[in-house]
Amino acid sequence: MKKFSTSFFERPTLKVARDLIGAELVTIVDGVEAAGRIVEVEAYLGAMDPAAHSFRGRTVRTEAMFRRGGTCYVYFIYGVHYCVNVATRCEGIGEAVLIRAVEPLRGIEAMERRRRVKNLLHLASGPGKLCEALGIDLRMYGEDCCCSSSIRLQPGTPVPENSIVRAPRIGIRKAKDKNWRFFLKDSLFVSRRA
DNA sequence: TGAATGATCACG
DNA sequence: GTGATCATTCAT
Repeated sequence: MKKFSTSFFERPTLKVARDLIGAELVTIVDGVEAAGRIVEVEAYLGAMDPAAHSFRGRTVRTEAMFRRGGTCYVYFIYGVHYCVNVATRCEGIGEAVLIRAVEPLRGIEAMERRRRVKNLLHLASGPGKLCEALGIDLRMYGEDCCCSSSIRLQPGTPVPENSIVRAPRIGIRKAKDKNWRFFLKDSLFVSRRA
């Protein structure tokens, strides 16, 4: 099986974000594999990005965001949902890519069970939804997405450069002007459709 | 449009 | 300790 090495994630964050479109996010929870093709992500650029959790420096919660590229950063939001990121660049920087939506590929039964929804379009079309579908929670915090036994990122079928759209990030109050969201053009599985 | 629901962080 | 805030989702 193809896989990314740490050096893939230790590149500039916007390049990693763009290159993760089309990649696969895979989890193995309770012995069950589930996988989706990434169709939407957002970059969070640490010390230069007021919207990033890492903006004010390393804390207990955000510590994984500061580890080396490829480290999994999971957080709990609104008292309801988990969201999953992968750290980028080198140890100590604090930048990451938020996975915002995936197209279900394998383990769809497990996803439907966890989500209590059957429509593929609603299964993982949002950062909270995809974590619920794939069984992602704080157990994955700090895991290495290159080689973890519970959560992995790996290359998928290549996506043409001109099918990747760059746009403003969603759901944030600060730094709304930055075009740091990337999504697969015409995908039905993104978090919001025009 | 607003409720749900809890951890985090700044402040003092 | 307290209170505002939050990279969301779903039903109304």
